[in-house]
Amino acid sequence: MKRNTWQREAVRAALDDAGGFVSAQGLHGALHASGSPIGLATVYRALADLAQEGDADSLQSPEGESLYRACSTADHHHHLICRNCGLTVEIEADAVETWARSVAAENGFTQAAHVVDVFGLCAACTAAAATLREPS
Amino acid sequence: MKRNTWQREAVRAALDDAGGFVSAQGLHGALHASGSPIGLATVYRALADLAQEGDADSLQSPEGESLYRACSTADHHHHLICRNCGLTVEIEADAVETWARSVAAENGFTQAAHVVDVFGLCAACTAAAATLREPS
DNA sequence: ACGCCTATTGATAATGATTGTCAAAACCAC
DNA sequence: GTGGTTTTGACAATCATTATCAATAGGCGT
Repeated sequence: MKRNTWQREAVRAALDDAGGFVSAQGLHGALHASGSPIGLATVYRALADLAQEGDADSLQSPEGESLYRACSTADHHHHLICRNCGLTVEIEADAVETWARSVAAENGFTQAAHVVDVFGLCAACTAAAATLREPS
Repeated sequence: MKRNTWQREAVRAALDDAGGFVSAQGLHGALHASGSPIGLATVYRALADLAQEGDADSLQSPEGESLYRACSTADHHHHLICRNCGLTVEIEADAVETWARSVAAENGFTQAAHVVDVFGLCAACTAAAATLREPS
């Protein structure tokens, strides 16, 4: 049986609040900062649960951390993430969905899940980087 | 200056030998098993170098490990990976390449890199899973 | 071939994220 | 309220990866 605890709600709320992708550690930090005495292990468990139920997205950052994001609807979408400032843009990818499914099918694969995320530098960070690199 | 050491060659060779994706730890283990006294840290360094030079692919497994794979040509491609047995199929994804670039551009992002990998169950594992699930 | 300088190695410690443990506390049905 | 069970949380354990740093070995000039 699954019980309703304020901790789980707190994690869900914090995730909504964050807006973009957050690491488990980051979420725990944020919760502590707002006075919640929630435990770190609990945050991990809650996030794992949310991800399993489809209430949260999870992906691996290039640095190997697990990042989570609120996902009110359980629908499937992908992300464009600034590797410098973390800005996240949701992107639709019907073309990719279809492509992934057909490629999987062609090779006899079933239950195809796919990881499709684009990392780059957003406009602001691109400008900032140019400033840093060209000030000769 | 970059020097030629037998260790680097050994890692490159072991990577070729592996055929599919291997974890750094796994490679180190394999090397040790074949009698090489190479150090773990060195394997990590060699893999990082190979990846940076485009001689190896790297991706994050769903479990958070970094996996590496030999990649003779430095060209860009993606993978279809069986989440049960680890079977890896290389897939071409020109469509996705173009899509990723254009999506990034539309949002003002530059230096777009993308993570596109499809996980699923290969034909064999699908059959095996069916056997496990339906033996009523 | 010799030697010097520096890049590389490797044993180990350090780090950092994540997971396991287990007694205490909280939740829900009755 | 009570009971039985789930969940929590502090802490230890684990795991991959990275840093440290003295010792080694590669490569260039001679």
